[in-house]
Amino acid sequence: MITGDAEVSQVLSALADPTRRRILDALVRQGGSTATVLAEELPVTRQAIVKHLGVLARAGLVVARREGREARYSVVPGPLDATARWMERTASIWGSRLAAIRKISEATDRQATDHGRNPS
Amino acid sequence: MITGDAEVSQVLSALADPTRRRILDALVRQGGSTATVLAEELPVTRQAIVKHLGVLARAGLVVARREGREARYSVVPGPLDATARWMERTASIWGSRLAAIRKISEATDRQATDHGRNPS
DNA sequence: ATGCAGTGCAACCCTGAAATTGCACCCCAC
DNA sequence: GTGGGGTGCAATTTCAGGGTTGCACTGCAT
Repeated sequence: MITGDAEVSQVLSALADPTRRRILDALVRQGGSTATVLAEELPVTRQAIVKHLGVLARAGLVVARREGREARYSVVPGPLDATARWMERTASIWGSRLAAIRKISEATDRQATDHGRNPS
Repeated sequence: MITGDAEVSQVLSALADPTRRRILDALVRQGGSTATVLAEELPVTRQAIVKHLGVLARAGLVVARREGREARYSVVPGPLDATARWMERTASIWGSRLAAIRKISEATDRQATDHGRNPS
């Protein structure tokens, strides 16, 4: 079943946005950061960052933790890893499926072009 | 660099849509198909299918080939495989990065809480 | 207690994506 | 050549997503 559940869907659409990928990148480099700091580095408003972090959090790629008056966000590697494995599995299925199809169509071609003996 | 180039971006956003994943699934199962046939199986119009196929084609996940009066679409496994590897690589980077961060923060904690000898 | 940094919430544009409908075009079959 | 199955193109509608601005709230520091 390639139509993975909503989890995969959320991770994929979260990762599909370039700004969100940059946020994750900065987040990993800095080992966790806040929306305000990220807004200084990226070409968007803090509010935009906050929204993106919300999306990433709903996808499980990020967790928020209050520290005093600031909200520190950190990356959670789990979902990305799981999605990577799902992709790998899917790619493998495609591969074998396509190989099988190729063999069938080869056989069909052989039959259609009437190699071997001729019928009746 | 987690901010992969536009190719990764296209594959991810193409894969982010559930309908598109179902199309790819059906396409693999049937070993190539046409928009009209897919429209019978999926709960959307043929035109919607065509548009989705266009997106998938731009992402390189699918190729179209005319056969007489019909347009047959087939899956191309390459981009998915490449994206899977990119994800794997990224996950690995995250892993090592986060491990390093953890070590640093442990060291910082040790220093902050003043274990070991006391300074001055 | 007051000032200010850091967040959170809400309302608001605007673009683009998903889907539908309608019609014109091409190609095989008869 | 004529009919119908299969595509392709175009206009339209709807709606979620990315982005901004403005303001109210919380909490450390002086």
